[in-house]
Amino acid sequence: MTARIAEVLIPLALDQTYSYAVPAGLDLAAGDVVAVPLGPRSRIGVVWEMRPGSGGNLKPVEGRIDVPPMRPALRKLVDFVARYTLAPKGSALGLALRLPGDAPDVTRVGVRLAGPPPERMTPARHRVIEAAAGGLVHTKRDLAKLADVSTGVIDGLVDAGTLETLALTAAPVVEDPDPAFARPDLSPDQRAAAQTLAAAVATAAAERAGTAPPPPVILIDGVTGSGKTEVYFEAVAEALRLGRQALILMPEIALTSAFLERFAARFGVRPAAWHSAVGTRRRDRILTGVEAGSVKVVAGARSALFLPFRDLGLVVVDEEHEQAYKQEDGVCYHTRDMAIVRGRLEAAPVLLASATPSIETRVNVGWGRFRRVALPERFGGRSLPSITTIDMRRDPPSQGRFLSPLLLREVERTVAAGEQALLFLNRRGFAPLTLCRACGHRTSCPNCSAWLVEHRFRRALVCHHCGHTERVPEACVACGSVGSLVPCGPGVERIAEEVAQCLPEARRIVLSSDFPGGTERLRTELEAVAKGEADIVIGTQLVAKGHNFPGMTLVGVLDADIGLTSGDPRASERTFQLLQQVTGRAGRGAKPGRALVQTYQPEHPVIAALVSGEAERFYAEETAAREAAGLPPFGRLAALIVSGEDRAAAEAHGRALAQVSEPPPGVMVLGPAEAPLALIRSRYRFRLLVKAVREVNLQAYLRAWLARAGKPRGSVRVAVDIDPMSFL
DNA sequence: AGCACGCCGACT
DNA sequence: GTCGGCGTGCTC
Repeated sequence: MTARIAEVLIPLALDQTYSYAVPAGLDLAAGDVVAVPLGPRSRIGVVWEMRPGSGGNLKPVEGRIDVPPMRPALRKLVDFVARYTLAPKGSALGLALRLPGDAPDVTRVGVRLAGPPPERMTPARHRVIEAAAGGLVHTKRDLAKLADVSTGVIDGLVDAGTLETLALTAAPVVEDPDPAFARPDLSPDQRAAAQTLAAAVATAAAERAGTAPPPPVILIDGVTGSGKTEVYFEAVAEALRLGRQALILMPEIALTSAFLERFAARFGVRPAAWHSAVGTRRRDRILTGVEAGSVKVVAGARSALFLPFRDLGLVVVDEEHEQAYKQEDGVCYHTRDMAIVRGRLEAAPVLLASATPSIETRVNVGWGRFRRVALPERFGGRSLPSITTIDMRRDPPSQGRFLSPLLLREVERTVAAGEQALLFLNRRGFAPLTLCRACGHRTSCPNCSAWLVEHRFRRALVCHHCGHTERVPEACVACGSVGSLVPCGPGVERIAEEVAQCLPEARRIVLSSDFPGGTERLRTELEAVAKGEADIVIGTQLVAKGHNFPGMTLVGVLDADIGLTSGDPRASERTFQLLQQVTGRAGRGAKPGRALVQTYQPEHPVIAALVSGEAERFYAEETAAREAAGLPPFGRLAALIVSGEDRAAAEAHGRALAQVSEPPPGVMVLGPAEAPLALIRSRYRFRLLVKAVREVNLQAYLRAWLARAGKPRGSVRVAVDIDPMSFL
């Protein structure tokens, strides 16, 4: 037998595999999970490749870990993610290598009658033997309960040989979803869409073995309330009928029990939910089930993308446009894009669902890489809310107020009719700025120079960038004047105060991400609101997403202009999506809805498109504007190359490198005059970007490239907007 | 990730 | 004179 060398990838920030000798008698293959010595310790790694050779003076592999090997598709995904994000391979492996923890084994212990009665009989023992009569297998706990004794008695009988133990197969972590459980009642549009999706699933399943064309990526572009979920459930049903697994990816906040219940209503049982709040024990069981193929459907947040599916037949990316899909620390990747890669590697169609698809997805549809299935109408004959603007220059609120009289009147009418109103303001806290009337000083964060936001409920000034918190001072820190500090501008807390003054009878609730009591309480509050336990919701963007409020007929957008001037290249797109989502909250129940949008610039393209409903035109214009501005085309990694933390040096470097005619592959060099420089306007964000770059290892990549290209090295720093669009 | 080596501030 | 900060580098 030829001696062989194992190339082992270790889930650390290492970009190479390490070579190990394979001891005699150990038969290893690519994908095997092994323990290897690394420095002074032993590490778990994955055999990435086997190659012939004599181990020589290499350290030997310590041994194989008894877990299923990593499948080729998942290994290829790891390779791809590393290459695409310029992350070290080992870091990418870290996303995919999940070993069941050392939680106690999940097999329950069963006992049954197997021997003669014990020499010492007691009443308790007698009851146990009676209960166990018939030879049935019971779990320890059940039998103890049945006989009304403690489990200690059972243990005693096991020791005496009267009972024997045997391993019971654990109850499955989830029951099998039944594709025939409840056939949905679909509209003709929905049915046609569902058939298209199901056909794609079936075709991909039939062709997976051959050298078929890659499975399709299909955008389900449906207005809010059009029943996208019900439609893609039919694709899930098809995957189930074919015996394949399905993965539904969604932003963490959307993984509510409401969603899981909707799934259960269609398939009879909840899917396996995979997110950060799932306990380790349950995670282990889901992991094993996914690997064995017994868990058929996983609904999960982005980390679920790397689960070791045995036969993945469908990937759904719900709310495809969501920013939460971007992983920004560690390996920086976009879950949607990597889901597309995984779909291709697994021969599984990928469905992207959104009411407000991202620009890159639209472009990909336009280029013919993705297919598109449209659901242009709300389900059940419901109409989309009417959207009108309130020009704040013509109908301003009274002094010191933020609600236009027009909006206030509508809110009042809504509440009087027993319906719900949502006031949307994407700003947490009471006031975004605190100003000293005496000297003009603005309270700002000592760490990052952003303004401190007053949180009146908490009686604190908070930096929304770094989290710095301080007490609201009595006197101005600059001039010492007492009582001169005035809040400027509104946050949701301040709006709540205004609502309390204007409509004191109405039940109101403020919902923002800093809701006291954390995510759990927030979820219960959201459900309470959905049941109608509030008249007026004052909320930040978290109310724009996911949740369904059937009684909500009015949405008031308080400051539609927020975010339009942020300097972020995606500002317009994001604002448009956010406003479309939030106005779409209105009229999802029996009664039609309307939305009023307060703005100082009703003629702004974003606002105009929102009101006219001409989303397509807006996206086309936005795409063209980006191209004209030299912003990265979709399919590239954009990099802004700067040096050090000093702005002037950064710009000089940027200028120099912008003249380089051949940027390294995959990297687009942008000059300092171009828009992304706005990203480094504040020190804080700049640091973040530098951090991001260190993590994607772009710096090392560029350094190597500079050396090869014979360019001066300098101290190269790189800032990137990691937004790699699919280049498939 | 750990754990080493290595070069500059406050202390027995 | 040392202890200790964390910056850079290495692990087959």
